[in-house]
Amino acid sequence: MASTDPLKRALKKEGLRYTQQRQSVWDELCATDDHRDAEEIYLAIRQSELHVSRATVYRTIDVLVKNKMVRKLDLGDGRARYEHKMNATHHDHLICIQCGKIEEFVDEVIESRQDEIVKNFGYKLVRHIHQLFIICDECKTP
Amino acid sequence: MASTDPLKRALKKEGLRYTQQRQSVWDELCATDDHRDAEEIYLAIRQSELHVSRATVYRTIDVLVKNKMVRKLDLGDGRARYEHKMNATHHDHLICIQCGKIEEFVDEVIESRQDEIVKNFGYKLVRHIHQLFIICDECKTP
DNA sequence: TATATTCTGAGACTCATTCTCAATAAGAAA
DNA sequence: TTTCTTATTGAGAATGAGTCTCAGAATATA
Repeated sequence: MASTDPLKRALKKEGLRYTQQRQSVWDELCATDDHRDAEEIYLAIRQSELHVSRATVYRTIDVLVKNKMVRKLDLGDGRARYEHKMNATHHDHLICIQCGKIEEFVDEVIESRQDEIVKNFGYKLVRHIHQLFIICDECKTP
Repeated sequence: MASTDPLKRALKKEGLRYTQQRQSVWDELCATDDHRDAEEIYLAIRQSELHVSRATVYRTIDVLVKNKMVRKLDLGDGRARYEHKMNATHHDHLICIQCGKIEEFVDEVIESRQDEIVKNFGYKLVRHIHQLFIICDECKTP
């Protein structure tokens, strides 16, 4: 069971009610460090005895993303992936275009160059997407 | 009129026929340096006397993207944008989350750090997406 | 407990993109 | 050229992720 407090805190902050369904979506997201799509979360919850609808999964994820408890990833293949942000530091992703494997990377040099670039334009950086599409070890044909 | 040779060359390479429709899509893409979506390209061609269907616009863009004559951009809002790559050097994008304005940036430091990161993982970099979502001058409320 | 309000689920809906397939056009051969 | 083969096209149907609707269920407040 994932820590329920941040959930209850976020719901209270948004003026929303605490429900079993919302708890189950949050629990399921925290159950792994994977990058799963909404359908996978939905099916995983359905495996348990609890009934949840797709609509509720999407609605709950929205609340979690809005409250920065979950990050939404757009890998460019038409369906969003989600990762919980419990104990996680900022990172970006390497994605294997063959097998879909996702790894994480952090680079302080890149982070500060980004700030620099935006500052030179005179703008304000809100967020960024930085994805390196690669072919991983296992997918390299020898 | 855009240079027709790269088009004919690409079509020949793919074993495809040269048609008025394909020419018109390529011409329209080369007509501006904007980042337009398929519907905008489609409507722009329709403005002229030539008849093209949406399906043909999408199909032709696919060929052009495959042959690196056009770059497909995913700004995360559910519809792809396209930019021609005639005389263009590599660049990434700054996107205003308020007005949608798109600017381009290049940073050699970031480019080489990317290669470094991928090399350290022992992978092979195929392509990357690097987008800085910002609030531009005009959208900053004073 | 009664009442008001929010949540939920099922399925309808949206919208970009892809697919289907009969009619048309391009290009090779004659 | 004309014929013949094969690719291309357009109209609209299909797809699929995600959103919306609304009546019934659950929760909170009086």
